[in-house]
Parts: sequence; C-alpha cells; structure tokens
Amino acid sequence: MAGERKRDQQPTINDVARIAGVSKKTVSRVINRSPLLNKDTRERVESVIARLAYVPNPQARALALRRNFLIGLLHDNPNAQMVLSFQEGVLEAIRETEFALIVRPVDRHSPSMLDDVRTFLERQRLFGVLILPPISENDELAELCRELGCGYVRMGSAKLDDDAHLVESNDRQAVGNAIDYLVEQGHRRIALIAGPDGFRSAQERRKGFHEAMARHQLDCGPELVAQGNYTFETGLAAAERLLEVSPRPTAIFASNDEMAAGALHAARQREIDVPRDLSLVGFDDTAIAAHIWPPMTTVRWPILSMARSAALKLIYPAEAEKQPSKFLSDLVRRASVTSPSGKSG
Amino acid sequence: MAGERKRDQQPTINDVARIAGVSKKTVSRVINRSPLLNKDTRERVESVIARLAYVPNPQARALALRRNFLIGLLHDNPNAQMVLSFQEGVLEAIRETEFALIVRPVDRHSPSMLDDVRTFLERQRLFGVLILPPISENDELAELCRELGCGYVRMGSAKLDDDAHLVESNDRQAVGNAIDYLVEQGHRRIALIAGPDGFRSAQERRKGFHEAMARHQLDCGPELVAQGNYTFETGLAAAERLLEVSPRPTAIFASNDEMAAGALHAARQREIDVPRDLSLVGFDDTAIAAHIWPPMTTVRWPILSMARSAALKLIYPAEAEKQPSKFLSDLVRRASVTSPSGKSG
DNA sequence: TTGTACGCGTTATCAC
DNA sequence: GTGATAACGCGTACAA
Repeated sequence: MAGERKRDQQPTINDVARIAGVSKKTVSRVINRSPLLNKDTRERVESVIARLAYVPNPQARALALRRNFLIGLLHDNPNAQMVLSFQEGVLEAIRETEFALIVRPVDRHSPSMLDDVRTFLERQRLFGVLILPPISENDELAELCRELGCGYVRMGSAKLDDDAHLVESNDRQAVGNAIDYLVEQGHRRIALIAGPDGFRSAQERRKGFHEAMARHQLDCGPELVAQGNYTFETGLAAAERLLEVSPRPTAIFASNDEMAAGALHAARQREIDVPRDLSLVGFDDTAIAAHIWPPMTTVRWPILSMARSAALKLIYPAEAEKQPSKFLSDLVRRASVTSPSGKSG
Repeated sequence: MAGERKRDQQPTINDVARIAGVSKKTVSRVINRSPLLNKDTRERVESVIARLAYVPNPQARALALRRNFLIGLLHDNPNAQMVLSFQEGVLEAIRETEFALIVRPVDRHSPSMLDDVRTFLERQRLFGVLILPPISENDELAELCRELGCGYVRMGSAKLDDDAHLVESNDRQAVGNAIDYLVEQGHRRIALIAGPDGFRSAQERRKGFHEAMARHQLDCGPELVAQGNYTFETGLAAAERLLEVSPRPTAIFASNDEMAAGALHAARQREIDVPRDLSLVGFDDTAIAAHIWPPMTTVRWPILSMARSAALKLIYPAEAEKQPSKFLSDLVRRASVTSPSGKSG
C-alpha cells in the first residue's frame, strides 16, 4: 500500500502543520512568503512540505481570497495560428505563477453574444480576461467586464482603450512601411485589397495604405482599391477586378494573408507571374504565407510579446502602465516581391 | 445606488435562502435538482434566484464536492488549426455544462516534461485532461494521470488505450482509401513521403500505404519511400529525391499537408506540373491544403466529432464506453489529383 | 514570532 | 420535504 497518493488523499495544510508541529497559520505564512518568520521554523515547514509533496488547494485559496487565479481568453478568430501563438505567449508569462488560462471562443455574430459572455464570466468568476481582435473592438464587451468587476486587457489595432487595458499593434505604420518597401523596389502603381469595414484592423490598414501613397505622391484612386472580407475567396475576387485595371498595378497589398493567397490564385489563373509581373504583400504572417509558392512577403505581429505584455498587465494591474502598450509589426521579406519588370504600362 | 452588482456584492446562497425564507440546504436542493422537493418551495426559490441573478460560486462548490469542473487540454501540436478545432469541439460538448476548458501546451522534448505536467495537475486538480497527439502517444503521461487520480482521454492514430480513455482515428484505413482513389484514377507508380518514426501516426500512415500497395500488387520498394519529419522543408527534400527516381512516380502521398506543400514546391522547381505530371495527396486537411495552388486532395480527420466524444467520455465516465471510440477520416478531393498523363515511364 | 477563532460559499449528514 | 450543523482547505483579525 505504498506510494499511492490519490486525489482523495492529498495532504492538506493541516497535515503539514501537524507533522511540522506548528499551527496552520504558520504554514500559511511560509506558503505566502511572509517576511516575519523564524528561519528555523520556515525551513522545518518547508522540508515537511517537500516531503509530503504538499500543494495548496487552489479552490480553497480562491474561496478564502475571494478571487481565483484563472484568466480567460476571449476570441472569435478565424486565424488559428494567431490564437495559438497568443496562448503560447500568455502561458509563457504565467508559467511560474499559479495562474491558468481558460479559453472561450465567442460567436461575434450571435445576437446572444453578450449574454453568453456574461453568463460565462458570472459563472467562472475569472480573475480577468484577455480579448483578441476582432471581438476586442466591441466596446460593449469591455463595458460588461467593467460592470462585472472583471479585469480585462484588449488587443487591438488602434487606441481602443487606456494603456492599462490595451496592447496595441500599430497596423497603420506597419502598412506604411510595407508600402515604402514596395516603392523602394520601384513600384509606383500599387493596389489595395482592403478588409471588411466592420473591422478596426481593416480600417487602420486601409488608412496606412492611403497615407503612405499620399506621402509618395502616388495615385490611389478607387480603381486601385478593392474590398474583401478577409477570406481567400473574397481576396481572389478582389484581385480579379484589380488585375483588369489598365494600366495594371505592379504590386498588390492585401490586408491579410488569406486574401493575398486568393490574389496569388487569381494571378496564376491569368498567367500573371508572381513576382515577375506582380508583387504581392500580405498581412499577419500566418503559416500559409511561408508555405505557398512563392513564399509571401507579409507583415508579422510581435504576437508573443503582445501576449506576454497583455497577461502581465492583467495580473499586475498596479504596474499595468509600465508594460509596453504599443507594438510595431515588422515586414517579413520573402520572394513574392521584386522590382517591377518595367512593362507595367 | 441601484443596478450595480460588483464582484464583491454577488448574492450568495445565504441571501437566496434568507429572502426565500428557507434554509440554504433547500436552495442547494433546488440548484442540484433534487427530486424530493415541494413544488411550491421550488418555484419560490427559483423566482428569488432569478430575481437576484444568483449564480453558485464554482470555487465553493469545488471545495465542498472535492472536485472541480475544469478539464485540461494537453497538447504539443505543430498544427494550430487542429488544436483550435479540437478546442471548438470540446467547448461545444461542454457548452451547457458547468465545465470549462483550460489549455496547457507541453514541450515534448523537454526532459522535465513529465514533472511539468505533474506540477500542473497537482496544482490545478483538474477533473480530467484531454491529450492530443503526438504527446498522447506517451504512455508515461497516461500512467501519471492514473497515478494522480486524474481522468484522461487520449486522442490517437492507433489503439493506445482502452475505449474509455481513447478516441482513435483509423489513419491506416484512411490512407488505404486515399491510395485506392489514386489507383482508381489510374496511378500505378505511387511514392510515399513518410513521417518521423517516433510518431505513431506516421507509423500507421506508412502501414496503410504499404498494405494498400500490396493489396493492389504494386511496387513500393525503398526507392519509392522517403522520410520527412512533418515539416515543409523535409517534405521538399523528400520529394526532391523521389522525383529523381526512374521511372518517375506519377503520384505522391505525403503523410501530412505541410510535407505535401513542400513536395508541391519541389515539383514546381523542377517544372513538373501538378496535377498534370504529378498527383499529390496530403493528410490533415489544414488550412494550407485548401489555400495553395492547386488546392490539395487530403485526408480530413473528423476532429470535431472526436473532440466532442472525447469530452463526453471524460465528463461522463460511466457512459464512456457508449461514446464512439473509432473514427474514420475521409478523403477531401481537390484539384491536386488527376489521372496520370500516360507518359510516366 | 506564533497560535486561536472564525469566515469564505457550498454540499453532506442526519435528525425532525 | 425540510432544516440545523458540520465539513471542505485556506486566509485573516486579533490575541498571546
């Protein structure tokens, strides 16, 4: 009968106290690193803790402290890689803590979305939540968190909230840098595949495009702008239209990788070679960007850093302002961009 | 001062009991649907619960019941889409329950992996865990769960455990079906890009390939088998070798989509047209399969069903055996396969 | 520096 | 059917 330590037989703080010959309050002090403790006592208790392999019961702790150590991840994201990368970053930040991450996809389009989230938050009584785009752009959701006294940090492409509740990627500037790069390569006629109006990220990327084009004094009239909704198919359709424009653009910036992949598809159907006859830039640096042919130049979010920062803001609200809020994505240069061949007219 | 209900002011079972004029045990009975309750009492209590918007505190419940309602997802997966789809399936299964999902990536290669998981399980005292491949193939991990009295269900490509602790995809048969399809299309010279030996899924897919080839009495000597480690680059390298073989294979089955994408890349570099000169089949049906050109024929796991079933097995152990354990993946037919052009020799 | 008594919100026991 | 009362494991006044 040796060696078993089943669920029902886990040692409690009382066991530790009894065996160490102290009160459980003393054990509690050891666990919580109270400074006023005799060194001998501390070491004795610690050795018993180690010997029994005692681990405090988080449920009991949560009950006594009137707060738990669960943080939620709210997302409604079509981009699996991004959600998973974010999870990874958060988990890295909380690795040495007693926090755990609980995930909750939400349906942006459901009329009961807010009620669903409310039920979830009331039931789980989370320490706080991290909210990913695009659902992070929903101000009612943030308001709900405040109302319920639930901490939150939003991730977004613009200044959605104050710095204590936000990690922000500067999509506008990142798109500007991408356009600068295309111009450096010699492109003058650059088209945009914009994302859906409802998304703040899409708006920011569109603004970044227009600002950069204006800065370079390049034409970006409506014939050079098409719109999609972040899917492969709509990217394909948008590119089909753009590739009919005369003179044909020598480069297309697509507001996400999926649409860029669709654009690549459209070019191939027309026997327009990428990158020789058409350069292509995407956004997000999803797995697809690196694994299509040609590998695609794209904008990469510093997602791990953002996730880490968001988690720390949530866990240590007092120092939330000290964590960086602004992050700049960088351009990953791959084979889908080259200098225009010169016969673009 | 009306309308606020902050974290610190949530109504408790005592509030409900006091206002309804009953004991809290009675309220508890209402919550837990005890059958022996006066109808009037029940309705009275229920109306108070509704009025106060009372929600039981899960921490207190967990403490009293000596078990919580958290299920963990253990994974070390390179395939983000699969992990997220699995999450989706699990969450669908537990939607109406009080269970929540907490995620935990693990590092398969870390020497401290088992200790890390042990710490995690002891700390969180989960109701149980769901384990995704390839880490699900680790028997020590399952043994650890049993030792800790933590429920578990593994997802795998073979009979890794008894039916109460396993949802199994029949990769061998699925690959067989894929090969059958290629043969139907007229292919006779079919090559395999196998996965890494350490993965059970890779072994099963390899067996499926050889069994099917034998069934059709086709040659599948070592010159027609190359190995990769499930990455794009190794798929590319493997295909480079296979495409040098004479007579050149007219079709390649790659053991996952990433390697298939690599093979596509290799073919393109050699100006071997897919599918005209070479048919290609992948495995997993990840996002990449549908979004490359040509769209790739691949094997799709019924991942949502498997996730649902796994979650239900975990939550209702008494009926675990009733949940299906075996799932057959099906072939998604896309443009990367066609009949061989006949000049393959 | 350490211990006692009690509270956190729920379920379980066992009377009535 | 219903209600006192005692767990569950831990934290915190406050006393010693």
